[in-house]
Amino acid sequence: MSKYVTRQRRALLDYLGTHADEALSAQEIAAALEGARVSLSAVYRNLAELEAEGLVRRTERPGTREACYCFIGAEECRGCLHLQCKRCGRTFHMDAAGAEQLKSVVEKAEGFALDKGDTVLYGVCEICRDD
Amino acid sequence: MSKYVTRQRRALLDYLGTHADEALSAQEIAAALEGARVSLSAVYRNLAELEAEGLVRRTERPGTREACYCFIGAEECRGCLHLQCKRCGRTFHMDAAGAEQLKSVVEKAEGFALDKGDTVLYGVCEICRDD
DNA sequence: CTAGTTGCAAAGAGTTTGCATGGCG
DNA sequence: CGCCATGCAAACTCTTTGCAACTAG
Repeated sequence: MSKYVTRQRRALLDYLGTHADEALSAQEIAAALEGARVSLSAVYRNLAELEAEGLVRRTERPGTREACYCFIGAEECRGCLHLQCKRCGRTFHMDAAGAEQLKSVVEKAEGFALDKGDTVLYGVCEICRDD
Repeated sequence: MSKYVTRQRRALLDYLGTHADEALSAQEIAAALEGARVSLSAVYRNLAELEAEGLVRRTERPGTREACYCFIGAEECRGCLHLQCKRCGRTFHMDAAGAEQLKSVVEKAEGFALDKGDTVLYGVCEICRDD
């Protein structure tokens, strides 16, 4: 979809690549990129495009009404279930085996075709539990 | 929390009670209640209160950026996992047994403490699959 | 040179809030 | 009668869009 590789897009992708596990709002990303002079609009437009391409997932920060974006560009990440920690905001990936197991549990119990690409499980991650 | 029982609150609760399985936006609710002359603000304020009391769950309509509200006041509904159909918007409940099974799958696989109250599984329901 | 991208500022959409009025108890 | 809740409209926040300027290829 994207035809040109602009400075802004490169900066965004670089940033997302090094923060793959975090659920960030568009404004936070723009703020982090301010050194690279990337406008908020560019951030929004590129995020929308990346989302359409399936490289980024948009979720809602629980308790907030702002969208947050999470880079899922890595191959092993696509189509696999995501877990988001309510404390640290970090996103984890459930391995394919576990995800399939979970999908079939839902399928058998309710006849419901779980969409792994759209759902995010909320809870508290292993790290944050030890507080 | 609520001290008075107003005409508006009663109308809202009546409506929610008869649409317990649907994920509705505040504006849709207000529209449905227009016969009862309930203002949008009243709808928002009451929904916020109900959410705080745990009687209503707010989720995001996938692909949209508007919040939708789902009545979960029924006893058997609280704390149990919810499934939302991406086609018809209807919400289903996963029975306690299935939910526990699912929770333990996630727990064992990732050490992640799933919060059943916060997560909603997206997919396609049994009814909509037969198209 | 051509067409995709950007920045800015204005427009939108959804939601929240201030304040005077109205209504429950 | 006192206080909470409502209605209305203005305020806000986050996000999207129009358009001229810019730039990658």
